[in-house]
Amino acid sequence: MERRAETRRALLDAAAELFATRGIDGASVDAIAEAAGRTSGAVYDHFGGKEGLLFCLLEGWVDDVTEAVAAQVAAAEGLDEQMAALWRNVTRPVTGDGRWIALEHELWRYASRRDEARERLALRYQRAWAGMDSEWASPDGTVGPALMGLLLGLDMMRRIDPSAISDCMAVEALRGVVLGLRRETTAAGETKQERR
Amino acid sequence: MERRAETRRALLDAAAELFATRGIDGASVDAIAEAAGRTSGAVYDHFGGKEGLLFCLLEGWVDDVTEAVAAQVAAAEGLDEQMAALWRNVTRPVTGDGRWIALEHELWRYASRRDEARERLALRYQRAWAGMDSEWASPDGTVGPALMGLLLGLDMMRRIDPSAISDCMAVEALRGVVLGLRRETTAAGETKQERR
DNA sequence: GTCTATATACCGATAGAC
DNA sequence: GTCTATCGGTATATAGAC
Repeated sequence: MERRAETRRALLDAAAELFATRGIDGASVDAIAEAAGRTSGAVYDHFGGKEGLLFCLLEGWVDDVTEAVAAQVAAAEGLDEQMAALWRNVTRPVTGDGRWIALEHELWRYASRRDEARERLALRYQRAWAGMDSEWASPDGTVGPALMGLLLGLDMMRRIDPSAISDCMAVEALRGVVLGLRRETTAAGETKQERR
Repeated sequence: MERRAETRRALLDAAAELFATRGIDGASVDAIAEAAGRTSGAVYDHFGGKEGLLFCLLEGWVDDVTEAVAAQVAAAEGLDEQMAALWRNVTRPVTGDGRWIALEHELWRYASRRDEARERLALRYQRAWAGMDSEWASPDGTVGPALMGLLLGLDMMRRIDPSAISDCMAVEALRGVVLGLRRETTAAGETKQERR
C-alpha cells in the first residue's frame, strides 16, 4: 500500500477514536495527527481541515458498521433474537470497536447544529432505516427511525446508569416498539390490554 | 429582589440558552456573561467557573421541567393521551422553552465523560424514572429508563430528519414500549406482582 | 507528502481597581 | 459585587523548508 493511502487510513482511524472518546470539540487536529503518527499538516493536506475529516468519516467509516450490523441481524432467527443481535452490537460490538455508538452520538450532535452536515447525516440515516423497514415489514417507514432512536436512547441511559438497563429489558423494549408499530400499520385492531 | 439574586438568575438563564443552542463547549464564559448583561467576573463570583454553572443548572433548572412534564402526564387520561402528552413536551414544550431537550442532550454528553457529573445526572435520572415507573406500574423499574431513552432517541431522529417522525408514530412507539415491558413483568413472574 | 515554525484568535481563569 | 486588564494555554490554519 502506498504511503499516502496508509496515512489517510491512519488519520481516519485516529479521528474516529479521538472523536468518540474526547468528543469532536475535545479532539484537536494536532492530537489526531499525533495519534496517527503524523503531524497536523497531513490532516490539512488530505482533508482540508477538521471538518473535512469529519465528513469523510461520516460517509465512509460508519456506513461499514451499519452494514455489518444488518448482516448480523439478518442471520438471526425470530424477532427476539434479532432484537438481541441489534442490542448486542450496541453494548458489545463484535465488529469494529466499542466506540461506534459514541461516535454516532458525536456525529449527531455536530450535524444537528450545521445544515450541511445534517443533510449528509439524514441520507445516511435513511439508508439505515430503509434496511430496518424492509427487514421488519414496515411499509410506511416507521419502524426504522423508532428502532434506531430507541437503540441510541437506551445507550444514553445505560452510559449514565448501567444498572438501569438490563439486556433483557432492552430486548423487550425493542420488541415492544416493533410490535406496537406493526399492529398500527396492519390495522389488525388487536386487543390492547389497557390496565390501570 | 436583590441585585445578587437577579444576576444569578440571569446567568443561569443565559447559560441554559447558550448551552442548548451552541453546545457546552461552544458557549464561552464571556458569551454567557454578556448575554446576561454582566461580565465574566460575575460567573466566577457566583459559580466558581463554567462547571459550577453547569452543575447548578443540572440540579435546579432541569428538575423543574421534569416536574412540569410529570404534572401534564398525570392530568391526561388513558395510555395514549399520556404518551401524547409526553411527546408533546418534546416537540412543542408548553412549559419553559423549546430548548430543554437540547440542553438535556448537552448535559448527557458532558456527564457521560466526567465521573462526578455522571453521578449527579444519574441521581436526577433516577428521580425521573421513579416517577414514570410508579405512573405506569413498573415494579422493577424498567419502564422509566426505556421511555426516557425512547423520547430522547426519537427526538434525535426528528432533529436530523423531521419528516421521519410523525406525532402519531411516536405515540405508537412509546405505547409499544410500555405495553411490551408491562407484559414481560407480568408474564415472567420473576418479579413482584404488578400493583394497581 | 510531510515536516517545522508561526500567525492569529479565543479560551478559562485570576488579580486588582472601584 | 462587578468591572477592566491580563496571563497562560491551546485552538485552527497557513507558509515554506525538505
